Amino acid sequence: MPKVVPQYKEQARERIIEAALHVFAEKGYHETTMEDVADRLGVSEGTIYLYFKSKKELFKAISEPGEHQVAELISSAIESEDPVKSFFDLATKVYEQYEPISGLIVELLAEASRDASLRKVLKDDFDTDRETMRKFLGELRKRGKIGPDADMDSISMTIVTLFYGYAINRLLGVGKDEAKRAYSEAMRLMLNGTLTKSARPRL
Amino acid sequence: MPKVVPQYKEQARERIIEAALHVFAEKGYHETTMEDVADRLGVSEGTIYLYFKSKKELFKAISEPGEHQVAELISSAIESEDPVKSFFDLATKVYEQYEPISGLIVELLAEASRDASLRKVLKDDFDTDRETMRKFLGELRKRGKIGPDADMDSISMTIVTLFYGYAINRLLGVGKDEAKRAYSEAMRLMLNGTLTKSARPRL
Amino acid sequence: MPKVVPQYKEQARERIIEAALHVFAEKGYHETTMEDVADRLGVSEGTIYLYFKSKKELFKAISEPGEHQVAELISSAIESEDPVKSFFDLATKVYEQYEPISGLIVELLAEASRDASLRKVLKDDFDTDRETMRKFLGELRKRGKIGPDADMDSISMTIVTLFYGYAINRLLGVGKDEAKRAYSEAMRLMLNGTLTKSARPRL
Amino acid sequence: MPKVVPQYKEQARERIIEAALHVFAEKGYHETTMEDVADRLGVSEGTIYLYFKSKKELFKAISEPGEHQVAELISSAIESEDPVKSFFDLATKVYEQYEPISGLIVELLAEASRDASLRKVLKDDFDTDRETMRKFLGELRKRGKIGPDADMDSISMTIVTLFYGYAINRLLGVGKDEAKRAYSEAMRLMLNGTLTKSARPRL
DNA sequence: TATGAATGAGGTTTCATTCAT
DNA sequence: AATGAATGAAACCTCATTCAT
Repeated sequence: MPKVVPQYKEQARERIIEAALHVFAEKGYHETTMEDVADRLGVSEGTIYLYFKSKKELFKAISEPGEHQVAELISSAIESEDPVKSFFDLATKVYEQYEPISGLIVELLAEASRDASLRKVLKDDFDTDRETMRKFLGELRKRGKIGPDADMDSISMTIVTLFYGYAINRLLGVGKDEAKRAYSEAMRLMLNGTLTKSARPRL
Repeated sequence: MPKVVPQYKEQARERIIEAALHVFAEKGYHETTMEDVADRLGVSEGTIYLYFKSKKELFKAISEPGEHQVAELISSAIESEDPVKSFFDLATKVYEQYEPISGLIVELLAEASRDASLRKVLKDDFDTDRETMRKFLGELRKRGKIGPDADMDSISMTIVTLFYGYAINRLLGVGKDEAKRAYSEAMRLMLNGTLTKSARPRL
Repeated sequence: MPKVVPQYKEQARERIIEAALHVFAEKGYHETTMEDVADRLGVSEGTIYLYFKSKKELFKAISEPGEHQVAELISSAIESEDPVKSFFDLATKVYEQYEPISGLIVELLAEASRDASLRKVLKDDFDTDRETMRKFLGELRKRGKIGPDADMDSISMTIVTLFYGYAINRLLGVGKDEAKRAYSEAMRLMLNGTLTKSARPRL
Repeated sequence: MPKVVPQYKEQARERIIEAALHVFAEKGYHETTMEDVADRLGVSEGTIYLYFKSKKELFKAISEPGEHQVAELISSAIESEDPVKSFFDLATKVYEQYEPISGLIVELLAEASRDASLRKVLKDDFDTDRETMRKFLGELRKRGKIGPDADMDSISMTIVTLFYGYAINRLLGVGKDEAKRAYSEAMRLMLNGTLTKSARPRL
């Protein structure tokens, strides 16, 4: 069963990424040492290098797996019977997901600005999210929930960007509810008045 | 002339910040050495320490002075005869201002997530921008350019957040025009249809 | 064998302290660089930092271990058949021990004057030496070698202080024999004439 | 009046030394910066270099002037009508003089151990003190206050060394009275029982 | 596969000293 | 005589990475 080993390897990788995610999120990439990561895992520093060839590779690996978590949230909202409500629910879920890693997100972005391979990974994510959102909005329009005026491409990009915006607001100290309310209102308006106040979920 | 001295010191500080801004923007905070900054200024490393007590202080000082530039752009747009056009012009100017420092912005945000004093500075900036934008939108409404439906607080916050969003989009590799178009459209919709397509400036 | 590791670490620490002791004694604390210490050990500078968190910690560590050597010398003299002779022998041994590190001793004292933790270590040593000496003198008195007149506390403190005094005299350039003779005479007198000239060992 | 200038220069030197003495005593030689000294004087760093060619020269200069303060104390005690009492009085004065500069004393000694010129200065001081003390003791003996048994050379050296010893005791945290009592007792014994308990001053 | 001690390159920082004003 | 901004040489220290076990 030669497959057992790669499987195991993959598991080990995941565990390391998981640990790294937490430590990086807490202390920041540059302030985190490989020892910090190793300690959290209860392994030695050398061990990490059996799975990742450098600290930066480990950092970049964080973005690989969860990649499509946001897109998946959006996708699952499409299926929903009441997509309008779902839309705001998913936004809330995205916010919750970004909440504890807002610092990590900006560090990934900072690193991406100077590292093409990381940039590509994050851009692909972004594009996937955007495309999924575009499809979702198309679905909403098909069901008559959105007027014909709006440019789906622009709105979907704006909305996905505002997900990042939420992280930034939060790390600057903007209140959770304040940020949510602002974006809900913005989305409502962008969706062209179709989403009426009554349809708007309590946030 | 005892005032000459503080003046000179202040000038020197400004020059160092200016140089640091460029180098940090180009190479990133962590990849930049104090020698890099000193070399750009043509002084020795020690000199910088006469004005800033550490590399991090220098980094944080970048946010001190000009950040109200955005608020000033907004303010000046308020005065304009054609505020609608000015609105999009100012957005363009903000974009241009953020364009070359998008990486730096996210690095500042990353640092802010772990440094309360920097966080405060950036938050104050953010709040000032937001408040100025709110006033601007109030003016637009007064002139009947915006319908009564929209929540000014939420929209102004969203717009200011989208300024950051632009920087993020750009560093991820989103096209300049694509980003501008998306935000113009988003702003148009948020401003509740009042800003008609015809009023929208070429971007 | 989990005990092997701490053992090894402890050994490494000892070796570093040993090397540091020599280099500090020779060049002085401030004139010694970590590179000097590392070179003497044949390791890299970084290695030292695995065992001591700073140069100052290393310096202070010098006082930790063997300092009770003086107290031990005194203790062993108590057992002796001829404690009077032993008394002078032990003084000689203390002198010999202090001889090559007289500069180091005053540097430690200087540091102790500004560092409470080091001060405590040195004070504890001092108190131990003093107490041991007091016991020793008590023994001498019990055997009738010292008259009842003398205040044991004061004399023991004075004698122990004169051990430091020897180091100071020596580093000022006072001759070895001159210093030894002076203190022998002083001790003889302090011990109240009981230790007669004839009992006094050649120094 | 060409003499005015050197006079002024000398005054300036004295002022600098005075300031340096305080700062060095408080912070220690190595922890004191030239800026510290300049600040205390209210002059610029450059000014100090008009009078002393280096920091070390300034440090060494501290030992030059007061040089004979201790010797003078001893000398003046010789004149006294009751030299026995004076003897203990002078010891107390020496203690008081050393009290606030005990840290500085050990730093001077530390430096002297590696600097021949400073060593010479301190040694000369020491020898002067010792010689003066020897004369003083000779006077005491002449007046029948000391028995014929004691070796004046040794005792005077021991006493002068104990002046340093006091500084060391104090910086280690030995109580003022405890140290004084110990040395009084030691001196009493060394002076061969001549100085009876009744003659011993309150300390 | 795992360890963790050792490395060593390099960065930040300090400060005595200088020198143009 | 006085200034104090600038220098620049070092030194301390960190930590990602390696490799013998």
